[in-house]
Amino acid sequence: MANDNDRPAVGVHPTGDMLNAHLLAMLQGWSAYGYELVQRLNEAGFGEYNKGSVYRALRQLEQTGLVDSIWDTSTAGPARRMYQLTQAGILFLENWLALLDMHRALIGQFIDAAAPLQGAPTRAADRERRGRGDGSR
Amino acid sequence: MANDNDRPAVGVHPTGDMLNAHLLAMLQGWSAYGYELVQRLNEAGFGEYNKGSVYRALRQLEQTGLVDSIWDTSTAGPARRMYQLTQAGILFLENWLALLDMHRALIGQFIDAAAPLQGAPTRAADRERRGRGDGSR
DNA sequence: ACACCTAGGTGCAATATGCATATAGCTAGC
DNA sequence: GCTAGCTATATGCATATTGCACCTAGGTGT
Repeated sequence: MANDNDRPAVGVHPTGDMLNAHLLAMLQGWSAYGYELVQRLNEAGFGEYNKGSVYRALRQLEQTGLVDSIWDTSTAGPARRMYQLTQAGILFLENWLALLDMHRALIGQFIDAAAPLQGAPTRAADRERRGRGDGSR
Repeated sequence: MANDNDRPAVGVHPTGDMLNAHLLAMLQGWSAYGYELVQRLNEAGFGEYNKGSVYRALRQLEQTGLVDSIWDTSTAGPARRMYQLTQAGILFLENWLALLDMHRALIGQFIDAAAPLQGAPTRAADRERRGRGDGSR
């Protein structure tokens, strides 16, 4: 059953709200640019981040107003688009964090309780548990 | 700036791994069917779940082997496809939970620390902070 | 017959995503 | 000067996901 290879890949390529949250998280307290963010996130071990998706996500976050950017030409090499959080971005992160905690609570409520479900639930037990046992019809 | 109306909607329509995790979470300890899950999730206040997406997600979770299903014709009304977690599904949830905790740690590391970033970071401070202050070229 | 509720499912346009590729600044070697 | 290679951003395109509207079908009440 499900070894490490065919086990469904969870969060291999962070996308959507997850990706946004990670990008914003990396911008907390300082600014950074796309290329740097891709590298730091890939090194962080949360998954393999796609360059194209990251660049597009950053532009979209800027359009949404969660970050803003300026060109940085002070260093050698190609110009860097430096992003920093806006107030809206900070609020977004706070919202996201609250949601994440709710999610964790929902998901962890049984697993944390010493997982009494190892044998998989019986369907008969379900009906009793929720008091719908009107199998008589 | 950014009132409750134009604030970017975070997690309004849970999708992807998030949706999968929520569905699996609702199946912990008992079985349930799609229609019921949509209702319970929508009442839970985590967002507005899309019927079509939920049904498709459930079928896909079954294909992946995280849940399995049987038809339940014991109750009145249309038959219900009852889902229950598989062992792989339980493992998935445990993995997801671990990832979620890492995410939370990443995202919350600065916000939790009394948010000293209310004024938004200065870009000059960044360079000093990361010791790249070679503005002289 | 008809309206209405439950329950699952599908078609399709719009959006999001992964991968490959393009553009461009700069450095090192010859 | 020319080429190769690294940094840095961006886009084209085929595929995958998603939201919404709609469909099928069983059952109940009038």
